[in-house]
Amino acid sequence: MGTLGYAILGLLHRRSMTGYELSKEFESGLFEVWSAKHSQIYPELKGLYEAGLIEYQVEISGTVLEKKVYTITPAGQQALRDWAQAPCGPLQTPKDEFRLRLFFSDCIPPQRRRQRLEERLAQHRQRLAQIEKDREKFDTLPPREGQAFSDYLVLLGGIAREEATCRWLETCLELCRQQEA
Amino acid sequence: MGTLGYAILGLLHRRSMTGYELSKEFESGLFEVWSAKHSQIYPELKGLYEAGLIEYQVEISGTVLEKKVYTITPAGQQALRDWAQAPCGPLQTPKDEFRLRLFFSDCIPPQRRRQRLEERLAQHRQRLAQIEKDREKFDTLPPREGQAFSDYLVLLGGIAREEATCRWLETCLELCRQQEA
DNA sequence: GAATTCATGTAATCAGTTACATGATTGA
DNA sequence: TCAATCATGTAACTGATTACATGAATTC
Repeated sequence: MGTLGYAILGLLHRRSMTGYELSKEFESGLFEVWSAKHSQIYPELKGLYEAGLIEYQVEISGTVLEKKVYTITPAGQQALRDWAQAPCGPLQTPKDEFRLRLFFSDCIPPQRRRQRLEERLAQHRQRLAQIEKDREKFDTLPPREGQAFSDYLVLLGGIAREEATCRWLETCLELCRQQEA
Repeated sequence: MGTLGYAILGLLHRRSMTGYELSKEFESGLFEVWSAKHSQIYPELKGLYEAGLIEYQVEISGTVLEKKVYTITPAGQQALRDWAQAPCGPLQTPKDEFRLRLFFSDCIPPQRRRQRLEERLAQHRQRLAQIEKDREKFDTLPPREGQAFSDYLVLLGGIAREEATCRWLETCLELCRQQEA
């Protein structure tokens, strides 16, 4: 089973949900770490159901609209635990289109390169502000037991990454400007 | 055209190469920012050739072994410049399986979580040491003109990312240990 | 009444990995 | 002569995105 399957199991371990709600989770709570469109989620749910890792009950919204509320089974919980405990394999640097463009930026005008660096910096500052707003929801350090603690660690990781990226882009801009004078 | 095509154009802009050499570049120089296997590179070269962005000469190694040395065409250089100058689009956080496992780590024993964090920290420290060794090759700040400068900026980005990741993992371990006492 | 959100799916396509397949060259 | 590296491709499959397709419920 692929990573997406475990991501879904993990979400359903927290609470039962419909496919639609899962797709919203990938845009909000899991935004930092994974993503998936509904067109990938629905077939995956079918597979997890056939593997006996989840089950569902049909509920009615309004008068006719059917929705399937998925729940993790004991077998699903075991599969999730096994996966979450296993080591992650060797490091692999994620592909980064911005860095690739920068890597080949010696063939473009210097002021254009500065422009792209500044744009990017603005984007990362905005993202950083968003994550820091999310952290404010934790007024106190959550207890190590429970999912809030895991959430908090991942949140700190996002802040660390965005801060480092902003500092790096600032350094790049400084170096670009320095040599111009 | 996809990003891989531009990565190849960028490499061929630096120097003419065979498909085999390109695949080695993705493992070494471009390791920080992009990757591709030879099974993806050869078909892509065919496409770039048919689009008139690259051409090749057949050379002979030894007595019979043919190799195709690819060269970027003027049209290819223009396509590369256009791409490198264009903005990168909205930020999208890369998928991160380690953070995903951590996100769901509330269902595993705490000492197992610490073990995984320590493993990961060791991996990132090793990577950091490797990148810093690469930086030592730059004894002096390269001039803004030329590709060495772009290389240097990307290298700094790798160091920034690895340092931030190491510090974050150290913080996670501290928080995990703190609450245990 | 109109727009947005809720809700579920499939089809076509693209990007990327793993496996299959072959053979020459070089250096120990 | 044996292993590692050089060298080039194709095939099958998996993961993921975009587009196609439909319709109910809610809110303005």
